Amino acid sequence: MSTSAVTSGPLRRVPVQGRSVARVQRMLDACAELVDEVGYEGLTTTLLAERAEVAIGSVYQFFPDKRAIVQALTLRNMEAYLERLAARWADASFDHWWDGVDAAIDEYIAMHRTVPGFRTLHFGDVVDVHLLDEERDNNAVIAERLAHVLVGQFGVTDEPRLRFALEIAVEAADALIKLAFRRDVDGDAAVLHESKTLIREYLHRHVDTPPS
Amino acid sequence: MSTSAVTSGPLRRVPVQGRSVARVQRMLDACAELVDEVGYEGLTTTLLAERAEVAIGSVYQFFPDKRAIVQALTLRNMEAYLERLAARWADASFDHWWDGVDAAIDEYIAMHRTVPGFRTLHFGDVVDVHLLDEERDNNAVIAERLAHVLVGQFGVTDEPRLRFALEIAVEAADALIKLAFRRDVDGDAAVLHESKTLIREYLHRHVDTPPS
DNA sequence: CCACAAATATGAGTAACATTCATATCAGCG
DNA sequence: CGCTGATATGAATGTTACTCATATTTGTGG
Repeated sequence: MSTSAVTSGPLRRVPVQGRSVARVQRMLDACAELVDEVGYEGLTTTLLAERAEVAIGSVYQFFPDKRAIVQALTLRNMEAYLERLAARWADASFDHWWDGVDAAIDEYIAMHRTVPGFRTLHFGDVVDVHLLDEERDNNAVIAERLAHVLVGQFGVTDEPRLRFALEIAVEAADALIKLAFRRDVDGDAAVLHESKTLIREYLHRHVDTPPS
Repeated sequence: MSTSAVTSGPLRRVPVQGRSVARVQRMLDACAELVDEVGYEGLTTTLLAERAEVAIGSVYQFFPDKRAIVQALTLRNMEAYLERLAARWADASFDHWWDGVDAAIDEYIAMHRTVPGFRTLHFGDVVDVHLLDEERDNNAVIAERLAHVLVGQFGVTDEPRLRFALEIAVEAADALIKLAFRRDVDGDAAVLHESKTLIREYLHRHVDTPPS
């Protein structure tokens, strides 16, 4: 989604008092609800202000434009994902590297089902794929974290090859999971299963674990 | 593979005289240029009218709204793709079923490079994924055509399993090729190569050819 | 408890944009 | 040539994103 950088930074002004912090959260919550209800195209600023029970001017106190609101929401979702994933990885220590990848996929699926706005915005393909990092796509950042964990926890040989394979895998998995949720509100089970199979078999050919 | 059937879709009124047919084409051409230049979000109706050297009213003679213009362009691109693909399949008779799939991928890549607007709109993920068929995604339609050819020309066993695998494969390939063109204007060669490998290896496990 | 400044909240007002419609022009046909 | 439907036009209208002058609240030092 090549959106020529016309406007949209992150926040116009950072909320410092408690009330305004809560207010910005309410705006993001309203944004999430509405985006699921009417889609990104159907979202209007007045609708958002009404749902958040906020004057339209308050929105523009903190956000430079409409796009930035959706970006901020996407960013919040991505950070929540990374946190949850880190928690999962910290909790259970996996027997095989695949279990780590499997957890990443499962968490992504879970958030599609439970987090408002997630099924519509995913990881930013609607608004901007460069939220976490200037240089790389959001998916590339996810891939990098995965690579880091695979190397650290499972002693996978770290080579450029591994990171490349993971970027490919993440991109494919992302697309297939989106397909599953386009087909079925809860995620088409057959598609989800097949996605995992495809990714697992692909990675098996590119991830080398040293003999333990 | 005739193109006449679909024309009634997004059009408010079908152009009957020669001049208006050419005019609608000019609008679509202008739309393609602009979408590549300023992105879908940056596209405005006045910009489009100026570029097409047409009064704004003329646009609305045929298109109900802005979205319909982009839809019509995407549809034109998809039909061009299907026609080119049919031509390829008709010309060379392939030794192996993979050559057919390979041709489909290559043509998709070629159009990304040569057809204005294609690298931005792809097969409609920006506007609508249900242009060719009410029920199914655009990619599902492509998958069906592929299945039809594989069964007809190569005697691949037709089973629901095959079509399902192709839908998965098309979706994944689509996402990976988009990634390649996000990374590099001409399509990142390494990503494109890896995409083909992934798809080929995946399909090898799901496409059965009877002994000839 | 009282200034006083900084932060925040407000919504009528402005600008940009999508879309309409009354009217003018053109193509084809008898 | 005159008539009819198709096409072209752009000022006018409605909708939406966004601004700004002003009011209110919060925190802080005296």
